[in-house]
Amino acid sequence: MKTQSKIETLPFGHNRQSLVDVFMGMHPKPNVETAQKGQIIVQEDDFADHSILLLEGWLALSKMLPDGETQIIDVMLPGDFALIGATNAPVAACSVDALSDARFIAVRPAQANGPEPEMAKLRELVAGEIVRSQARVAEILLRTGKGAAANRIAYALLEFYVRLDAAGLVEDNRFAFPMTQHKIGEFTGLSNVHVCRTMRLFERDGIIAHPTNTDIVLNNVDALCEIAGIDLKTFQHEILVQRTH
Amino acid sequence: MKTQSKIETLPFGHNRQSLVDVFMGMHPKPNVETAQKGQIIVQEDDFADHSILLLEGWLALSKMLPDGETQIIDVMLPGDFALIGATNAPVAACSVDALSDARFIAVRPAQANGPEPEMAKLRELVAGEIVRSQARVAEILLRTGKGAAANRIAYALLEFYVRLDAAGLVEDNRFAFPMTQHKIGEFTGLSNVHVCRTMRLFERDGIIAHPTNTDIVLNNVDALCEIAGIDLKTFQHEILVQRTH
DNA sequence: CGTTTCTTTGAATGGGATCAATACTTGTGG
DNA sequence: CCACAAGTATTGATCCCATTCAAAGAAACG
Repeated sequence: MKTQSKIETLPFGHNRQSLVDVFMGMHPKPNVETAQKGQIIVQEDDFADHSILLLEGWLALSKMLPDGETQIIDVMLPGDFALIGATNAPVAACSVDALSDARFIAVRPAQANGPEPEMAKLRELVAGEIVRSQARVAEILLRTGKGAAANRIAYALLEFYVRLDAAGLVEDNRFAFPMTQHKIGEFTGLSNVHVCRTMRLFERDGIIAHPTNTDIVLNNVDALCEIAGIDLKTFQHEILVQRTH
Repeated sequence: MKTQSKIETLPFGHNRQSLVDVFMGMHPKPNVETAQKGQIIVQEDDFADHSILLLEGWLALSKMLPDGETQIIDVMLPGDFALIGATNAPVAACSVDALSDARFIAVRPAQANGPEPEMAKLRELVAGEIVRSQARVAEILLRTGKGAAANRIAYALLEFYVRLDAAGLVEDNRFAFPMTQHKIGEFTGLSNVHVCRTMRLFERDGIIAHPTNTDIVLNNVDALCEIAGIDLKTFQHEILVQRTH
């Protein structure tokens, strides 16, 4: 077994749940909506002026070319917040669909723009979430534009690993991974066939493993970082919200 | 000469300057900074908790792979606002560098989070800007992942065209375009060589023209839309802020 | 007016897409 | 519980679009 980077769990991620806490602590309590795996929650180009706060499950934000080719722009994990539309930009740029069964809150524009100090605090958290999601999308774009297949896939796996770990959803470098190779291809800009080839390669090299068909294990995080061209620590600073206090 | 879509200038873009108006109307007046063409304003991974409001010129937000390959994530045009960092996510995900001489304001986190009603109005405008920039980046990612070279370049040209037109910077389908083919390649995820080939092709087909080396003319917007796979009207709704009143 | 940067074009190369065929997995209803 | 269908993963063979390498012209710049 190779030397292993233990992911640094502190001080990142400790306030990841706080947006959920804030919203769930509101009066009246916001309406929790649910979606089944495969369900489309928002359709690209439709009216949308709201945001989404994901409580449970995985959501994909995606766009489609006229010929049907789809690109996943970002994947939302539990605790994530996404600006779908705004009052003066009320058209959804992306479709939102459920990669797994999911529970979420639809946040209306007025619910976060009040003068109260708690609202100001809330906006600070939201701003952090938006910066994070921008950083994620920028990383994906960088790799889709300039990276080789192995680089893109290694990066995607590490992104999920780091984010899920911050949310306490990784155990022994293993996590639930509800994406087919086809979806991974839509996310990384590769064909499902090439995703398969590349992941098999990682598997043969012992870098990753599939103990079950729904779980994945990153056996050699250092090798993945090397392939993805990232420094784990810098990456966490960029991708994860800092603890404020 | 082909049939020509006249770009619909109303009701889009009429409040594009308003963020500038709001900030320039503040007391005390914010500090206007300047940058020369080629200058790096923010370095990727450095500390940054502020935003930028661009008054004049073009800025590029970009990221780099360890091997030096660069991807431009988004291009800021006059009037645009970009969240670079936040209080609890104070690391710049992108470098910011000047594609032309530029004037801008660095906006501190506290400057927009107050309880005053004008601040709430301001935040509404900012939210719209953020949604717009997310939509732009998503479109670029979609094409970088799934589009052919001609599609990507046609899209990039149309994006500049629509945004500059909304800012009143297009005349007779002609606008100033301060990007080298190398930079266009960094934006579209193509090599400078292939950018050249593709644009020469467009030029031979009469779709675009270069009256001078700093200007570009889109002679056949419909053809570009066809190649880019966009519906101009839908695209404007997604990319431009709506007039609120 | 020489130097650097940018554009243009050709030729060879290669990484990933596509096509195709087979296995494996999951879920469904008989 | 099994049979069947639909979706998913795997692997090989072939092809093509964009990259890379190279070299020369054009424009910008001091």
